[in-house]
Amino acid sequence: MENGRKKPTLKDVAALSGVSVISASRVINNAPNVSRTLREKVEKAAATLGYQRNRIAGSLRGKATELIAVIVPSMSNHVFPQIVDGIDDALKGSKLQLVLGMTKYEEMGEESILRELLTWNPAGVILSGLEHSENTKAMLSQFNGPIVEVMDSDGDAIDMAVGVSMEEAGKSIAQHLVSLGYQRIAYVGAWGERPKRSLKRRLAFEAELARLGQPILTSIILDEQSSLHVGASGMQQLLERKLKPDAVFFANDDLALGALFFCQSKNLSVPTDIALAGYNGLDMCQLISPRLTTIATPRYDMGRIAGEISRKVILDEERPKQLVHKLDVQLIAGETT
Amino acid sequence: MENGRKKPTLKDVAALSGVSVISASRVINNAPNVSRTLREKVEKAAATLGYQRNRIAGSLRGKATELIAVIVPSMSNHVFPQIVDGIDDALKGSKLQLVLGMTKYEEMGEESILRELLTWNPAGVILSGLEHSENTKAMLSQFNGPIVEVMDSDGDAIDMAVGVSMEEAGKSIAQHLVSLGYQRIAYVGAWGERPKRSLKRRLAFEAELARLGQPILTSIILDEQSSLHVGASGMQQLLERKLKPDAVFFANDDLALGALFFCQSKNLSVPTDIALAGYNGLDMCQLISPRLTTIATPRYDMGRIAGEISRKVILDEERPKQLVHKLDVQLIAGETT
DNA sequence: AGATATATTGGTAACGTTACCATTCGTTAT
DNA sequence: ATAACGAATGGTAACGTTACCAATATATCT
Repeated sequence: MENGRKKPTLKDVAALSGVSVISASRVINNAPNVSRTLREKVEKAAATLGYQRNRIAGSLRGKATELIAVIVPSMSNHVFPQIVDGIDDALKGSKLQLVLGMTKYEEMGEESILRELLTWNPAGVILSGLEHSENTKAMLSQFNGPIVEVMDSDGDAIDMAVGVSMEEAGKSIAQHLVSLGYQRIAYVGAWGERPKRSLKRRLAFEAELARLGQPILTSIILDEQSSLHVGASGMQQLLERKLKPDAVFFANDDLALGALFFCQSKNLSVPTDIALAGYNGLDMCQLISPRLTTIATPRYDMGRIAGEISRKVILDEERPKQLVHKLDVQLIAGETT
Repeated sequence: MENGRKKPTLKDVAALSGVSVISASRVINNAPNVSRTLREKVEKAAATLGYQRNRIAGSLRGKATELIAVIVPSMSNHVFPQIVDGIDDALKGSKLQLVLGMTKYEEMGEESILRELLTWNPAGVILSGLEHSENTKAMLSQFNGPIVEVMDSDGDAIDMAVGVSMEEAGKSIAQHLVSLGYQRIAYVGAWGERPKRSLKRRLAFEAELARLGQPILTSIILDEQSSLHVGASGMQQLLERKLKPDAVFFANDDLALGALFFCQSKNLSVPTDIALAGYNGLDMCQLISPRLTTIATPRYDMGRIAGEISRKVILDEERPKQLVHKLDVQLIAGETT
């Protein structure tokens, strides 16, 4: 901290070792055709000076930076951290580094974060969902490098996408609930349904219910961020209705868990009095009792694959054949339905 | 994507608007003393060309980058995502942007990630814990800019720190368990106790137990990463002993929850047959039944304060008076003890 | 009016690195 | 022996921006 002398540069290393700057650069970058003696001289000087390369300067001269811009809504849930974890694992060992931006689910969030992150001239961009503002799309269309959209596979990618089908997910949970004989089925969402993929999932859910002759009883979209508390509050709202539902599908497991705990605290029996289903398939939902019915999504893998795709395109110049990489969701029939 | 023409630069903007490059720069940076006409000309040209500033170039010439390097162990738990969330919130609105690296709890992880991140010439560094390798410390001592260590407040900061006292935490849970009359108290940790702060907490816990005349029965340190499953497996190991514990303190809530679910699945009554306590105070632990006894840590706030400190030092040139910012932990006496 | 301050604009150099081209020197092929 | 080649090294310019200083225009003061 706060020490006066400034960082040694390649020039200093070159001067100390008595070679040219460019030769020093070759050693630092493990370029071919460098003699052993040169290498040793430079490495010794670099060690003596405590030289650290400055990639800012390097990436100004070279074409690309080695930064990957990742834009996610938030870290306050269980989904995106795992995606980021997957991306990072895929990038490990390469020179690529993650720059992270969060939109906090704000309307203009993605757009302004993207604008910020693009000023760092990243080599690739990873963002979530397939729906974006016009300005976001415009900025991305100017962007040279891989753009990977994670989460959703229902639609066209700007460049490439890795995700699961929201429609299949909504449909399969509808079929599950109807097949078990539930007749007054409700839905609870959060975040004001700003991530459009949850809207897609709900619409598919409602459409399938209607097709099966059990149209949705009601859908409540809460404006707050998803949490156990909000799930409980959604549940409470439903229970205050005259015509109470006998099954509820929640936009995610956090909401469903909150509802489950709420029901337990009110001595309601799940699923006898009311059935509950979630979305995501968080680990813990299979350890509690009753085990939550939910849809497992491959969060870590979506991140990992998005990272791998980016890495391949940037470093190996190899583009995947399929632009939309669809992964499978899996209905986990637990004990809450 | 992949469109041939290269990005417009300030030079292009200047040429189109008929002013000098430096004047265009002034407009883009909202510098003072720029006439309205000049501003309008440049802004129009910038909009026409779709100009995006290149901060890589800017931060090469200028002194600082406006990147904050954040190094955390992993995103696969509930602790660090919340810290990152806090940091990001504190940085919102400023020009500072987060570059994220993860060590995956590997021995040399922090060191190599830091080396990587420093090549981006960040304006500040945020990392976790107060224990670091010699090389890490050496690199940081060369670093010009705020260094904030989060999580732990027991010890000396390299530069500044925001955290809670591991010793207080270990001590208070020991007192809690002994005061309730437990006599065969055990401990379960994970990650091979690589984050040294968990070791500190355990040692304080064991020391306090000894002081109170109830020395620890056994401490099991598992090598795997913390998870519900690992907690269950630790619990299982303890139950296979001849002398079974009557209370167990876990290194975190994930482990404790896993153990709780495991006990429930074995029809053991908690806390009658066995008492359980965790560490972190995750939301959901207070919603399940029985509510978990745990120690609440201000995760989001640690991140937020670390972010605010960094921001202040970097942008306002104002250093906080206290170098180690200690936040309070809170024992939550739940129903599992 | 002349002097002085202030607002506005421009020119040049530099940040630290790497791409590109040039040079030297030894080695192999003819 | 000469040509042709490749390995090893060096020189120069450039990446896009901003710091610094200089120059001009305009406003204010005595």
